[in-house]
Amino acid sequence: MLNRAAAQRVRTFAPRTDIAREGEKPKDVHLILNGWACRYKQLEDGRRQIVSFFLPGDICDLNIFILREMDHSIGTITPVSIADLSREFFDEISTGYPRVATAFWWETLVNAAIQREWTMNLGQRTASERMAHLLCELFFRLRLAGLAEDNSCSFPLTQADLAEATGLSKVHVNRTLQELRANNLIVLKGKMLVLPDLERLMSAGLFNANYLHLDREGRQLDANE
Amino acid sequence: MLNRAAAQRVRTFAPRTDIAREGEKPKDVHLILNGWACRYKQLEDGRRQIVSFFLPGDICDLNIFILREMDHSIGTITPVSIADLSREFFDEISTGYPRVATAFWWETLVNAAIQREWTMNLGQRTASERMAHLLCELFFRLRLAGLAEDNSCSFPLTQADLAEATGLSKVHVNRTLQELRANNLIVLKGKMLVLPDLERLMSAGLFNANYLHLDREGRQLDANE
DNA sequence: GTACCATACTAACATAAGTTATTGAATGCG
DNA sequence: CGCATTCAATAACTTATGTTAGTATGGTAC
Repeated sequence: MLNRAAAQRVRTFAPRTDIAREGEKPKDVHLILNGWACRYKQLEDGRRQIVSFFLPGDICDLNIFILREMDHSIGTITPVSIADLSREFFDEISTGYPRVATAFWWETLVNAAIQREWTMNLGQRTASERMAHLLCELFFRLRLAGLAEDNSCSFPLTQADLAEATGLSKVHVNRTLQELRANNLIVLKGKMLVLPDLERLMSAGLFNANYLHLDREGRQLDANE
Repeated sequence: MLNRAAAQRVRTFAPRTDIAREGEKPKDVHLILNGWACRYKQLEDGRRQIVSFFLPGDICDLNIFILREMDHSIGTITPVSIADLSREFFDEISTGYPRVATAFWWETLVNAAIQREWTMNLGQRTASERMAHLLCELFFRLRLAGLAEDNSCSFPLTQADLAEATGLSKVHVNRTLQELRANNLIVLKGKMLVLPDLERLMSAGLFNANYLHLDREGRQLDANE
């Protein structure tokens, strides 16, 4: 499946550019092959909120073409390459391969669960809990994608990105990271994140991985499918 | 379709009770026939966040049974009656009626869009913007469901509910509502909400209805389908 | 009607987080 | 290599929102 996907149109984007913009008619489903991207929304006065991150292997909004226009934008963090999956390709795959269709639903439901957890994160957690939680989530997801070492991962987000994702100011993000550092919960330097004690970071962020549904009953695809 | 749904098992719940709980195995899809409910998440220390509201006609988490366990709870606000749609009923419907399947996708995508907007709401909007935005959203959705008059609707949420949905304290919710009242943006008394000037409330909340996708290209069901 | 409970409201005070501004350290570019 | 730009760090100060605690109001059960 993934091979066939890769055989579709592949495009690459520079860092800090838009893959799709709010207001556009959504045409394809995007599969992230490489790099980090994010979904964000913007208010008229410029306030910006990152509402989710895309890591390699993630699919943006299945069946999005059912909607008339995009209600958010998708932008890159690092250089990114994506495969565009057309509506036709997509329909064909999902009717022809029921297990693939199930896997698509799984992806959709997990994305929704992540979005709910973000709502919780912004609504209830304090700044440092919120930051710890976000770092845990990204680390777990990277690990699942095979992109993390034992206790570290590459980490291309700037403090400004973290501010837009957590709803905090840049200054407060800095303060919060200092605090996590002072407690030996993170080592973050030069696009590299080390988590010396994941357990403690998880409890600092009141992080419970259940919402990521890592068991993935419906996620039985292998690369040849 | 809706008739057949109603022919499934129907249950009623008292106000302020749980329909489903975090940790349970999700068995059915729930269709709200009557009343208001909400989805919420809770931290170990008791902090609670309402992550979405369900109004009559809403469906909770299509295909949720693909996941192994619930990552959130569903509770009632008012008395509620629901139809439980079994996995089998659901599969049968969606394979037999492609337009229904499309409508299901539409529902799923709009719910995701609403969840993203909530993330934006909590992350970027001030208390009064946030409150104004939430009131606009509920009013638009009620109107779509045929449950609003010209500029008013029944409104069973307490200030405590609003606090849990907006991530504000109860006291600040009260202050915020006073402010909206003082600006003649709302009249809220005894379970009834009046919006004397929807346009102004919308701009106070930086509300743009695009994320609700009211055009609903994929939402062509009528009651007989 | 009285008692009770949930909800709404108010006030005084505490604090987490935002703002503005400056500096220093990396990083990339011509 | 030097310059420019982005990013990170810090400081001083402001403000939005939270906390605690109490009073008022309104519905409803007996």
